[in-house]
Amino acid sequence: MGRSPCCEKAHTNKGAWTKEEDERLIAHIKAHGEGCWRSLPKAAGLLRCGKSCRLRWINYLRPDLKRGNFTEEEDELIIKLHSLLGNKWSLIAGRLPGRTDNEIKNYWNTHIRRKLLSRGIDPTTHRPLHQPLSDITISFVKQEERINEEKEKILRCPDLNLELCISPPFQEMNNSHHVEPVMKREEGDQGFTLCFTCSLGPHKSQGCKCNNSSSTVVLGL
DNA sequence: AAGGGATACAACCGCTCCTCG
DNA sequence: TCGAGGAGCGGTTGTATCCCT
Repeated sequence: MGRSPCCEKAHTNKGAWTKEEDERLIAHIKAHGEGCWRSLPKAAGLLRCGKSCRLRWINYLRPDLKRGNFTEEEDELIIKLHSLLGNKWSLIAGRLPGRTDNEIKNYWNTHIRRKLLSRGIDPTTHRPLHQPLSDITISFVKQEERINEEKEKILRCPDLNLELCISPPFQEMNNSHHVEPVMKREEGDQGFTLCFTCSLGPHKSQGCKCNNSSSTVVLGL
């Protein structure tokens, strides 16, 4: 049972791509566009899985890729975006033209992680290392005050160009509320709108059935 | 010069999300 | 409304290269 494999594994190459394979892939995409990745390998005469072709094109062959070392500005931007978005590498990559999610993810794990650790900052939480748990307080009484602080903190990053508006969560929470934030660009929108009332998901999207616009975060990503 | 550990990054894997019939 | 299939994402692995002893 289960899903059929994305390709005939027995007849596909794996590992590093050869120059000839690259050339075939580039030529095919130039001629026909990206289209359906699943059928692309056969059409291009490649013994590769569609996923492999997609990855190779997106991360290495695309003509608009920047390549080369990350600048200090890019470093700082990645750190700021990661502190806001977490491991949402594709979203972070969207703010860095010419950089791919895979490239940023690798760069984070090899360089930035170490850089933050050397600064005494936890790369996961972006808090000082060895901060005792007792120092982290969870308060619902001062919630509004705390949200305003967060709002100010984020707005102090004008270089991120994130249009943000944060309001207190809706009071009457019930068990159906999710915890994990989900972001999605709405059609024709200037940014992302997160709904903190019903699902922490996209406001007025599939996951959001409320009309409480006061509990949203708009991220102009 | 050799070899062994560390590092960097390309590529793979498995899962979730999204779309469409 | 539901399920199948394709696309996309994030975590992990494999391997080439670098560096130190």
